[in-house]
This record gives sequence, structure tokens and C-alpha cells, in this order.
Amino acid sequence: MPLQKITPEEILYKSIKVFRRRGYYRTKMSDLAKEVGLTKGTFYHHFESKEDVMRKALMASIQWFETSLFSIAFEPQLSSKEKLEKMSEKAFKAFTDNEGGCIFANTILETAHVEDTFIKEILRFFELWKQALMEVFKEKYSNDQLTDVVQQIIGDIEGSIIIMQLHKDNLYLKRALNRSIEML
Amino acid sequence: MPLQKITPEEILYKSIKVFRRRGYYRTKMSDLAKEVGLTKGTFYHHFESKEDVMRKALMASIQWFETSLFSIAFEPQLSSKEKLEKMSEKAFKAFTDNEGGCIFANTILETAHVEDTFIKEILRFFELWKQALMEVFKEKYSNDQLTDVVQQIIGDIEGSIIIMQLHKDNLYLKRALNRSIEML
DNA sequence: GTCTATACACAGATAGAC
DNA sequence: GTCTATCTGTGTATAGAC
Repeated sequence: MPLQKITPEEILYKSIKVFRRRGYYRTKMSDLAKEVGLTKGTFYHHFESKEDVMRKALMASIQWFETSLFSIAFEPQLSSKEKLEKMSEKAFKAFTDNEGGCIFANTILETAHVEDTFIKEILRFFELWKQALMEVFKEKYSNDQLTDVVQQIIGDIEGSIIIMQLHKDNLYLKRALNRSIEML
Repeated sequence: MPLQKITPEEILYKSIKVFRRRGYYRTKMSDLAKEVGLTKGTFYHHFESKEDVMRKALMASIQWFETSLFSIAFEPQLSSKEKLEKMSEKAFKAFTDNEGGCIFANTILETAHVEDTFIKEILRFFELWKQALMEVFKEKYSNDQLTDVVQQIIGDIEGSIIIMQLHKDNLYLKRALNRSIEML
């Protein structure tokens, strides 16, 4: 009976968890390895470098948001309100699960003025989020209002995630998500 | 003629600048020393450790916000609107100056789930901000609304700082500050 | 594919001359 | 008070056995 082989998906899932809580720079390869249940040496068998792990982790996370959350905005059988409520529920779970908030916001604040290593991935996340919300709000707001309204909602949610982590109280995020529903 | 002696205030001011842009963990003692124009060895003559520099930098920053910005909320000769406009103008400058956004938000996201080294200072900053805004908004909102409204405004501003740094466009912060004025 | 052992680089902190 | 030199710990990454 061979040792259970760990899948790349599982490694990335657990790496995201660690990166979200500890940040990129503070996370050690040994932290990632430990979380997955491997040694550092073995971990390097799967990835070229720490940057490589982070990039693939971000891409896997984007993939998840795209197929599990943002896609709701384009489900034709749902009303706008139903879409937004469903998205809010998923977002709440995603940003409170395992603590650590939003890995993309964390990373942009951590690396914005130092290097642009992950900027492409981070921009893509926020762009997809924007597109999804614009789809939901397009019937309520005119084209020239739409972008601003959606950016405001994303900012409100991200800000509430900061306050949520500061006070260790999920209610702040819940309220921000409810405010976005009220704007419909 | 002796060499020009650098003041502790000046060292802290320049350290804040570096910490804001690079974050705590990624900032090296040599970065701080270089910014101030000293060598690493000399820098250690002024501070015990990196943690010591950061704590004193945060305290100096809080001091600045308290005396230069939050204090405006308690100036008796100004109307609420005048207070808020004056505060917004100062806040815009403070959060866009030198880039780097809000050092307290950056630090809470960077360290929240890893250590609580600076949590006391960060909580104090947000508490003072909250108190100041509550003073300005107290005539407009009832007591049970007041805390939530003010927390929402702070969240909105902090969120806009993230989006601002993401898109390298100060307008997002400007808009968030204007929204707070519209809530008066 | 997993492990242990190790090379290498670099950051935090200290020592001691001037 | 400032410098150069150095110690020490530790984190990234690699080598090589099983």
C-alpha cells in the first residue's frame, strides 16, 4: 500500500490558507510544507520557488471565485436580487472562512509599492469581481454611474474586512454586504 | 563645526515613510538607516530593535493624527460641515502623501493573525478616529445609529485606499471622503 | 515522491575603534 | 554619535540517499 499521494489542488488550497493568514513575505516554505504535511525538501519537489507557490495559489483562488461566486451574476434564471443575495452569502463565507480576509487585498497592501510580482493576478481578481457586479447592477444604474457604484461597493466590502479583522467581529462584513443589496 | 545631529522626530518621520511603503516585515533595518542617512550600526544606537522603531513610529503617527486631524472635530468655532471638510482635506493629504496609504490598515492586515505586537497602537488609532467622527456626526444621528455610521465611514475610506493603491488613482479616496461629507 | 543534510545568502543585532 | 567589521540565526533553495 503506497503512501497517500497529495494532489496539487490540495497543496494549493492549504497554501492559500497559510498565505491569507500570514501574508506572503512572512510565510516560510516550512510553514507551507508543515500545513500540507510534507517536509520542506519534498515541497520543493512540487514547486520551483515560493513565488511559484504564491502565483499558483492566487490563480487557484481566482479560479474558485470565478466559477463559484462571480458566475452567479450570469445565471439567467435568477433575478438581480437573487443573484446578489447568493453572491453575498458565498462572499461572506469565503472572506470569513479560516480567517485571513481577502488574500488579494492583503497582498496588494503588502507588495504594492515594493514589487509588482503579483499585480497581474490581483488586478484580474478585482476586474472579474467588477464585471460580475456590473452585470447585476446594470439594470439599476446608467452606464456612467455603473463603474463608480461597483467600485464603491467593492471598496466598502474590502474596508469592512479590515475593520472585521481589527475587531474580530464578522458583523462588519455582513453589514457591508447588506448595504450592497440595499443599493439594488 | 560638528556634524548635523539628526533628531529622533526626524528619524521616526522617515521611518514611517519606509514602513508605510514596504510594510513592517519586509522593511530592513538597513532600509531605515539608508533613508535617514545613517549606517545600520548607528541606527541601533537610537533604537533597541526593529520592533522598537515600529512601535515608536506608530505612536508618533498617532500623535500627529491626534493633534493635526482628529482635534479638528473638537474645535468649537467650526460647524460640523466645516469640521468634516477640513478633516477630509487633511486625511486626503495624509493618506496620499508619499504613497503607502494607511500604515495602520497595512499593519493590521500584515500582522493580525500572526502576532498582536502592535495591536494596542492600531486599535488606539481607530478608536481616536471613531471618537472624532462621532463628535462630528452626533447631532445628525441618534446614539444607536452613531457607532455603525462612523464605522461604515471608516471602512469606506480604508477600502477606497486599497482600491486607490490598486489602480494608482487618488480619485477613489477623494470620492469616499466626499461620500462621508454627504452623510452629514 | 519523500526524506535528511547542507549550501548559501542575508537580515537582526553587537563590538569596538574613532 | 558615527563608523566598519563581525557574530548569529534563519529562510530559500539544492543535493543526494532511500
